[in-house]
Amino acid sequence: MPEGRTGQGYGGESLLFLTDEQLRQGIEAMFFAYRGFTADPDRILAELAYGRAHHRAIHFINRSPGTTVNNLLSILGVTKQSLNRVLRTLIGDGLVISKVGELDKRERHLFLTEQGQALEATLSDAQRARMRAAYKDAGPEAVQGFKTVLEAMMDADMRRAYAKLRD
Amino acid sequence: MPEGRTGQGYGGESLLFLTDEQLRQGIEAMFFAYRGFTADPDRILAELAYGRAHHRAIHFINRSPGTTVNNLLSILGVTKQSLNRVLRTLIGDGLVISKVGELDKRERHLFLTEQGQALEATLSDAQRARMRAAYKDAGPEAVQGFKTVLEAMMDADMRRAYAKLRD
DNA sequence: CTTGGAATGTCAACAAGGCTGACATAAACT
DNA sequence: AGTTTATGTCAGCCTTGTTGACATTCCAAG
Repeated sequence: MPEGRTGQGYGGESLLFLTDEQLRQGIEAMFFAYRGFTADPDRILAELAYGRAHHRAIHFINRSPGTTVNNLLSILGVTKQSLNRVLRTLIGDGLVISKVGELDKRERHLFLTEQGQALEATLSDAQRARMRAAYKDAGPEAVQGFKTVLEAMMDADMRRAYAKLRD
Repeated sequence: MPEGRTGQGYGGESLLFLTDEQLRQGIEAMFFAYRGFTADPDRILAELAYGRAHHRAIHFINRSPGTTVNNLLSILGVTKQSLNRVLRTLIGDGLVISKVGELDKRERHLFLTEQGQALEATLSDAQRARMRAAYKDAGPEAVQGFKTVLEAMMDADMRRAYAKLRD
């Protein structure tokens, strides 16, 4: 088989001969873009002595108020011990409240306080601003392609979690 | 101004009214996709007691053999001290060699050994396989859009580093 | 030519946030 | 009631980021 030319299929005029070089460019684009993706919230978080882990927790609690710790775990893909440390500080700082479940008292349901919502909005605004600028730059068809490829890149269980959030 | 509807411009039939909801979906897609993106190499690295940091170093040394530590730093966006720890173990394990610069003896030029190249290939193959599958799934126009949006998402200096690697 | 500052890389110590293990409590199932 | 299962918490370790201190080399000004 010819070197540096793997994969098959042909997509009309736009080639779908995927050379290793093309794939590597995609890999590097992903690497650099992710840095940009997190840069703005990271700056804000650093001033507050929080990290990316706090951001993720806040994001998904905002997204699904009342979600349980266990639920959050499966979305974030970390261990409960790891998440717990983050939640403890957020609760201690009054950004999140944890309510014992009424139906099942083992569960803790998580909510953002007003203060938590304020931080979420600040972080979200910064991240959305960059996203919006990128989308505008690239145009609508590019955005569609962007999402399609990202979704194809996920593992099955992540794709499920992602789809579930869209509902 | 109307709630949840920011940004402007209209892209023909494909809307470019970017609701906060649409942007949030993009953000979440990025989050989940990045996990998939790193999952395969991570599994391989874990068995070898290496981490993502080692992977990144190996990747870019392979990409630009003879690059200097300083050069690598600016690409990776970490401190030299952080990179140094990783390089030390890679050199100690015989995956990388560091040659004192002939012209400027302060510099160290980095190369992969055969063993280093072998690991790079293993990691690369795994990551490319997923990338290739995603590309095939999504189709050529989607791939173009994917790259366009990612590039628009980078900071200016990352975009420069990225472009430089394409050369 | 020498001397002081800039560039480059190394070593040490610390912090954030992953991880596993041990454990408490509540629910569920014989 | 007693065992098993689910959920959450506490303690301690490891990777990988950080800053600070320092050695070496280069270069330019005196």
